[in-house]
Amino acid sequence: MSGTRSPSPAPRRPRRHDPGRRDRLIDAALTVIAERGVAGTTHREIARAADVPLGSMTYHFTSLDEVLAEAFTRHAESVARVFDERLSAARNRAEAVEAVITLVSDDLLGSRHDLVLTVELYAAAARNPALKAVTQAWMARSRRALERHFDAATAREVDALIEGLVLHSALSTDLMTSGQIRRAVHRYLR
Amino acid sequence: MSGTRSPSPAPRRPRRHDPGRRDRLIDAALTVIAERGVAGTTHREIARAADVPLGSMTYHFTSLDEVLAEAFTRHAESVARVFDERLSAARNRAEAVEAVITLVSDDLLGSRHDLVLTVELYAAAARNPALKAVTQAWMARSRRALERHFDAATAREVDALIEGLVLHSALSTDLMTSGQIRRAVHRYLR
DNA sequence: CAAGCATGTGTACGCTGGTACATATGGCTG
DNA sequence: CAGCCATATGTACCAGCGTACACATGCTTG
Repeated sequence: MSGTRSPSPAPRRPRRHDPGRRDRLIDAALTVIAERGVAGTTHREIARAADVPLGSMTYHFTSLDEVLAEAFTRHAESVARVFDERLSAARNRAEAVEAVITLVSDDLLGSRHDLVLTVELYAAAARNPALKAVTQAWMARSRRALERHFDAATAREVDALIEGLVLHSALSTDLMTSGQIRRAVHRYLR
Repeated sequence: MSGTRSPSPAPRRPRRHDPGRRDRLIDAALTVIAERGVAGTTHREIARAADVPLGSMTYHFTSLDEVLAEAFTRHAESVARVFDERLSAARNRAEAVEAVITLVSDDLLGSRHDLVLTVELYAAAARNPALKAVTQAWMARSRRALERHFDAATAREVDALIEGLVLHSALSTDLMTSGQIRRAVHRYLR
């Protein structure tokens, strides 16, 4: 009983040819960040989430920081796109107000994953210039989208209001109902 | 030249009798968190900041989590107290509105240290129930302070607005001027 | 269809961190 | 004022981390 002995040390994975693996790794990184926080995000953790060997991380990325930067950039891009779409679709001010309400109630508050990622990004941005740039570009883009329908000062204020509503709703004991969100937005933009 | 040789290994510190050291350690922890983030907060880093030996950390605290919990509790308490004081001092609605403006422009936006700590707390709270409780208690307290002058729904909305104004101002490329803050608050509470 | 090289895989190394613990010491109590 | 014990100190241990690197393999290109 020794022909094909497979003790334990190295079964050697058969897999190969995995185009787009780099992309999947970035997505896996976002999952890990959302679940364990930036602090708990390691090469090994990401590799496990994507089911690839550790060595694959160092092949595709020069450092963990590079992974984080790409991951957060993707996250911001993804949320900003939804923001853009909702506001582009609005044909007039009334529809724009509705778009803002939907954005807060459904899109932003709807995904705990995205919510956590955003807060993690804010915290990380305080200490990482590259991530700070990502955050700022994202905010500028949101404001620009709002300026399709509102003057610059209002756009900035509404952007802040959205942020506050989302965060406070998410971190508080009781979620704000969409009715409460609607009331707050209308009150501000009445 | 060998009588009092002092090679390098262990000069053995003379210091002793340091009442209130535990308190200082918690403050040191807050400094480290603000500078390096929760991720970069270690026993050794805190000990260095407080100029005490590593062993002192494990004597005063059972774990790093305990340090974090106590530190963030202290931070929340400290910010909430200012909040309470400003709003308690207001004698009528107009003064309450002014108090909110001062809170945002001066107290909250005035301290980068506190700002960073708050965002770090939010991120950590997503994964740590004890910290989530700290955050929620803090928010409940802010709301109660606002309810001295505004109805419950308005209080909640204003609390959210404050959060949004502070965060967006801090993370954006350009700080909001106190004039802009004033305008936004007045617009909402007009 | 050959072979080169981009991609993929396993493992070792050095370092840092949390934690445990053996030891020291001097304020306080009786 | 003696001695106890809360407080204080230094260090060792092990786990997990980032990273480097030697080796494997099979698309792709000519």
